[in-house]
Amino acid sequence: MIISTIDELGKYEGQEVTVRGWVYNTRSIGKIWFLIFRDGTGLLQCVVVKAEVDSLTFDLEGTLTQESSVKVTGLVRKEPRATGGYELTVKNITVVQIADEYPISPKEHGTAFLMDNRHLWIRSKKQNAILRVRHQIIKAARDFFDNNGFTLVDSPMFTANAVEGTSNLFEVDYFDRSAYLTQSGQLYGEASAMALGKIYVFGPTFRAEKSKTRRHLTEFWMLEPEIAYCDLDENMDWAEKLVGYIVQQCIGKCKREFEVLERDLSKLEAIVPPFPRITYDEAADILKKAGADFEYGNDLGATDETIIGENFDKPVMIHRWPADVKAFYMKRDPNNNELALGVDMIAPEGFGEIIGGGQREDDYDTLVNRIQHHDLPLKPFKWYLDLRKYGSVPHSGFGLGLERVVAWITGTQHIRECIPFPRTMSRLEP
RNA sequence: UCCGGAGUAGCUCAAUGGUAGAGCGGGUGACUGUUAAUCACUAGGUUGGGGGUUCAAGUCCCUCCUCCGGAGCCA
Repeated sequence: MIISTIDELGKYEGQEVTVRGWVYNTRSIGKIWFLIFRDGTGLLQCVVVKAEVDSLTFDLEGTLTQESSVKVTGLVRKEPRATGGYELTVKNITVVQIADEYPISPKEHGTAFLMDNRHLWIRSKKQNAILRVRHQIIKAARDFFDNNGFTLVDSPMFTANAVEGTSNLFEVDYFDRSAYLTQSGQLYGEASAMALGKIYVFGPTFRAEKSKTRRHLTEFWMLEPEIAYCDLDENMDWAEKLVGYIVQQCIGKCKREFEVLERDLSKLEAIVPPFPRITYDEAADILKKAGADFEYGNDLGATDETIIGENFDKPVMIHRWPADVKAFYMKRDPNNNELALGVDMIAPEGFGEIIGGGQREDDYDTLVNRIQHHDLPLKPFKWYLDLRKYGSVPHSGFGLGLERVVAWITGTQHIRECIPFPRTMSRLEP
């Protein structure tokens, strides 16, 4: 007996195979009925003809409910009338479980309801496709780092100190002392880069900000490379190479998913390095010309990012920011002490900031001053300062927000559909 | 925290202050090529909670709750 998945079915044309999965839908027209069947790799139409099966199998039409689990055996035939191009003429159906009435019907639903049923929603075509592209993005990123001499380093989730001292963190009880869920693996990434040269951290990060927008989660995944002997310009080289590679890999390997998602691939095909690089000052000019309500010296707002992004058909990197709006660890521009050597990458099509990073301050005394200037306690940073005492070197890195990249590449308007089980202010279940 | 929007059947939504409805989903039946099939019949409601005005409130007023997305902050 041949067992196949739907995506491999073409290999077995003319043969009898068994597929194992779930009922997506049934349609009956009397002495023939159609079983639309899914197995996680695709959809398959199975035809049950009264004259060709025993009555027990034929009568299952009245029994099978949406999402009932079944094994179907039948003959694989090429069939242009069926979606997917192949069809199964059923010989036998084995029922594994008859599902209760399924909450998600094949009609429109509101997102609140669908999020309440996220554990079931991920079975649907579109959500399935998004999760597959997410997988491909992660795989491409890891392949990229692996191919370029980076070592994966896992940073701790529990930390004693806030990285930047700005964000609200989740505080947890840690054996009668306070600890925080990490908002970034960067500081540990820097230590690891001094040990291994080129590293990347990949893991979940946590922000307790009361953000309620389509771009925010309280728990999200970040890819954070950190590179020793690397300045801002080289950092931008790595950022554009990484993003370019991820996009091209997805285009090559997720054709079916993009079809389901109705993604305009021409927009993605344009994502080839080099990406445009503009200074903060140049970005401010663009905003001024566009008539945006923007004050020089401030960070960019969400609409500002969209305006900038619309000026380019590739991701755009904005570098050399007013130091006041950036974190304490950013190195100042040697040509202008008011500017920090930071870089943000803005995705096209209004998807906003997907990368933030820069060159790190590598001088011990300067860094001590910055920490004090930001009213941060020195003690928890002692180990971090050690990195500037024992063989300090110029180094840079960045953090890529995985879900935002998934949203952009899949063309999904809301970030909560870009992670299997999103955590937001109001959602801890499912 | 601020601004705006929304809570009515399992779901998506209607309903001049005057008997709460439709489509989908569910159930029963018809149909040999359906594509979110079609057709007939059928069950299904404490209109988010509390208070008020009124002969009469889903509808008007007050209050609370929840959710949504936008700002801020950020990836």
